[in-house]
Amino acid sequence: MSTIKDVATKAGVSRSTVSRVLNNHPYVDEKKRKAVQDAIKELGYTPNSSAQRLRGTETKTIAVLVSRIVNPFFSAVVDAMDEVATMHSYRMILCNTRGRADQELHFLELLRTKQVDGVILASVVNEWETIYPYLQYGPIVLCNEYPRGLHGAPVITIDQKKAMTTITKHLLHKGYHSIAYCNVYDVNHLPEGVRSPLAEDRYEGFVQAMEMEGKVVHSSWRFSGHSVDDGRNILRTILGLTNRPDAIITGSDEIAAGIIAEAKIKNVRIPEDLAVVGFDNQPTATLLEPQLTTIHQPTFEMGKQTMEMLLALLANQVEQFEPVTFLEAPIQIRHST
Amino acid sequence: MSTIKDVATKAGVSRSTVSRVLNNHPYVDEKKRKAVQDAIKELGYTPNSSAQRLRGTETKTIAVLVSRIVNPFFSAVVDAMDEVATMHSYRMILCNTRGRADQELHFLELLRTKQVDGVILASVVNEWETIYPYLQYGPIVLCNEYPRGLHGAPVITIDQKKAMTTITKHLLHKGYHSIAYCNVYDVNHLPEGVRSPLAEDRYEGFVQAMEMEGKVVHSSWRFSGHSVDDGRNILRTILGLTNRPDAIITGSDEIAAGIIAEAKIKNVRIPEDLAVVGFDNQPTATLLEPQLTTIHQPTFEMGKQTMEMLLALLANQVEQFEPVTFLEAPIQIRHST
DNA sequence: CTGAAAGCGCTAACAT
DNA sequence: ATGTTAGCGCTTTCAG
Repeated sequence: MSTIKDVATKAGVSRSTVSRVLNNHPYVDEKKRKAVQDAIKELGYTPNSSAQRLRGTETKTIAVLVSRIVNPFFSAVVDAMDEVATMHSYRMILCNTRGRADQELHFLELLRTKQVDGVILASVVNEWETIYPYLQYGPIVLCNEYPRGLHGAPVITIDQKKAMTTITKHLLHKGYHSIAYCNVYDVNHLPEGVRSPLAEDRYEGFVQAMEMEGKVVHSSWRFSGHSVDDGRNILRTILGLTNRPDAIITGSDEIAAGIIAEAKIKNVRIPEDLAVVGFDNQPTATLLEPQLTTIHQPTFEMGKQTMEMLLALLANQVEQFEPVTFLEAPIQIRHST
Repeated sequence: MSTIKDVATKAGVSRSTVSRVLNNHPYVDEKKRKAVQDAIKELGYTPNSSAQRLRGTETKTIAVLVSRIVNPFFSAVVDAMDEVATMHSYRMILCNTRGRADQELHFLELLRTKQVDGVILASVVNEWETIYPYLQYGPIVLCNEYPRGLHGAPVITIDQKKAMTTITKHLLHKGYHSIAYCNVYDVNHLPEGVRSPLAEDRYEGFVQAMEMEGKVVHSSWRFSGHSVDDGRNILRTILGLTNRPDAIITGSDEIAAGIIAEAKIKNVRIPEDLAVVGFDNQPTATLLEPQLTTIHQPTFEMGKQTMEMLLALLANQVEQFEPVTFLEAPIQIRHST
């Protein structure tokens, strides 16, 4: 494996000159520059980035933390981020936290130890006061999820509460009035005492819309989950209830898909017997039968803007940023409501 | 940010002793060890891994290359790999190549520059002779896809040809005889002259089964694609044909889902007017209506065994490996055929 | 415009 | 059992 020394020898110059060519410094004789470039090509030389890092330059690497890459929402967001990062010749390392606080911290260490230039948190489980200190080592941008008390770092997300209020009202105005609610949690139950502000905000939007219309929120109609199987189970539970809801709002299209799939087996008609609302507008939403009414999350924009914000921060191009950016999240009314 | 020197000073020992404690060497006085550990804790010290790498020790990091993380097949495989890696306290960096040969090579450089200990290729676009030289820098394990002429590195996959033969025969025996075929390609068309052995093997299995039963393979019934939209387009194309097939075998559930969704719009009955076969058995397969007949890919096992193989190679626990491991890929007959 | 030299933080002989 | 020393490959003053 060739080093900068080999290139220097081959090109008949010093290591410094090679370094200058590498880093596009001005004031390098054209002939020497050419000689160096030829040597680099011939040797198939690539700078050892561990050495570059050690020397204190940037790593051109971003860490992206998600709780669960198999969630189509996350893979879509990550895909958009990757596109932007690649375009700016940044590399992206994907960290699957599985919703574990220790894993999250573990990956944040990458920033402290200068293995990455910046971090994107697409899901958060630790308290902000735990994460905040890492800001001194480099920029952090949040995407989608956010902790309470967030400050010092921007977040790109949607207005969760508003989205839920809108969809709840839609249901109410369509004549449904016994509405069940399924909260979303990811992978693991959150650690004792820690709650997801995102989920809380959504629920608050739901409750507010219900109360505004004088409707009661039944505690026995409150569920939680994140997977298709969770959805299936929820439908079965509902069927066991003496007092059944006529609609259910869920925290993800996956849960909704499970409910719909199980409903077919149990001969429950959607939306006549039970209206179903999803969240995310995943690719699956239009493939289901009936097609799913859901809230569209602008995954591409979300990933793109988040990565762009981080890169801008890295380039010191940001004087002052909006603490919160809300992207539009229109409701998609289809045939499940 | 504190360094090993700070720790040494604080603990009143030399840097070597700190290093020894860090790396669990024997022969360290218990008192000093304790002093060092205390100093580490007080200073909140973490070794700078760029320095460690430069020095040539392991990185505890694996690079995983996939062409398209939004493909549920890949995210499932990656998820399984991540689980195994985490369990062995390895970190995983995800490289989304988008089917680009230069990106693939770029990420392979991580191995050469000692930024990762090993590489997993879940998709391959470069020729094996291009990739082969990287083996000298560390182990490479292939998963799912494979280049022609592969040697020196193990691959965990399924018997593509056999899977296609089996499913084609199923269709034939069920009475379908005008079978269209949709090849799978990922993200980009492959570079000129480069073909996907995986896709070729699948097609070969299809053709062989057809010919064995004396059926003709129509060239106008050959399509290719990878997305839901590709599937939609294919259905439209088929409807424009004067001589229509009565069944279609596709290279992924996503394509199949697109065909089914579009069929509904066009009032084409599945499977009466057109039988549809997918590939992968993605979570969506059972959510579609009709539920999709497909080939089950053991994503979890595939990811798990691939990562385990790589870790075993890294631990020098492997004398000699099976060049090819075929995992079972049973056909899932549901209602679309 | 270019080279010599110092040093980033760490580990592994080599001495003791 | 522990310290001293020599680099790993690179960038960046500092002189020329």
